Amino acid sequence: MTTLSELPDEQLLRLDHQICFSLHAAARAFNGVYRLALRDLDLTYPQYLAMLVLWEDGDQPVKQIGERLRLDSGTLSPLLKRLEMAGLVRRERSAEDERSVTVRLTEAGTALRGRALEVPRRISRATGLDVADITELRALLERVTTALDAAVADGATLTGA
Amino acid sequence: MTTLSELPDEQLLRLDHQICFSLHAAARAFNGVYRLALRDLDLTYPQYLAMLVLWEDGDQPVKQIGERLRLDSGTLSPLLKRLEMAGLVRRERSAEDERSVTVRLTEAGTALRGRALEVPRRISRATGLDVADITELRALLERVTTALDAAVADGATLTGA
DNA sequence: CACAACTGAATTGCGCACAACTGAATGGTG
DNA sequence: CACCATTCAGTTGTGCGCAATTCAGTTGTG
Repeated sequence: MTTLSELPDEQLLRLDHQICFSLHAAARAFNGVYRLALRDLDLTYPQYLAMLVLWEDGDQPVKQIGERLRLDSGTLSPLLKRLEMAGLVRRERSAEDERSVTVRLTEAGTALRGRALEVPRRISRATGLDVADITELRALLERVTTALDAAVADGATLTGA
Repeated sequence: MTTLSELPDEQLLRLDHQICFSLHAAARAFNGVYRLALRDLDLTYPQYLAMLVLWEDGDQPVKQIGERLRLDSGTLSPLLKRLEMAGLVRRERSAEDERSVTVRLTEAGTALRGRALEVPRRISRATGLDVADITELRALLERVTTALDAAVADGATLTGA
């Protein structure tokens, strides 16, 4: 297989720019699209992701939401607090383990799911992709993510050590 | 072609989750990898992107960097100020048009390019992708981004109006 | 049982992203 | 020429993402 490492120096910074940048740009474009599509629901994109997890798997501790979304408490704690302010969830210290906080959907939070069903329809229209494209894109992205996570965990590949 | 809109309600929120989420996750994974790879250079990932533009196209106004990176002054102004603090660039009001600020590489900024050449090598090793994969991924991402931008510009597709 | 190691959530601090706004400079139109 | 709209940077405010720290609660070990 041909790897980037075999290309000459001068092309590297250009090519590199285009790969990482296109992903960066795509992520922000998605964010912009969701911002619009979620305006009706008064949710931000990450808040929507948290609600998806709750709708799918039901009430659960902060820890578990974090594992699912790959987010730590530094991000989730304030985010969930905002969802609580909005009346969509409640947060309660677990009785069995006092360290854990269980996040529960309120009636309003559960009810919001009905309106949220419109969102993926709008998004899918906006992407202009068919199912085959999406499957392919997702497969590539997941492969990249896995490889990148492994590289970060390893460390040596990246730090130049 | 088969579009997502034809799928039943119940699958929508799941599938949707996976697409948008996998992109979100990949973008953050990339960010984490760059964070490590750029530690040596004392640059954040967006700062690195700005430097890439300057290395590639030379001194230029803030406006032009913004167009290239799709970032507005609200993001760029403080970012460039930090690069200036770090001694990598200077910012000067243009003589012809006093509204415009030209960003110029300092000697240190120009010199940094040499060390930056290592970065894409490390990243490409970390992604585990070959040139064909990358080309494909990039093509898909650019198609999505274009479609998404068009949808945001249009607006009607997304707001449900 | 006591004490150290660990775990889960929260907080702090920094940087990015974006909307909304300010303010100065420029350009066009009547 | 005067006025108004536009343009470019910058600022403010909000929310996310992550590192680092804190703190209470839990678990494992001697």
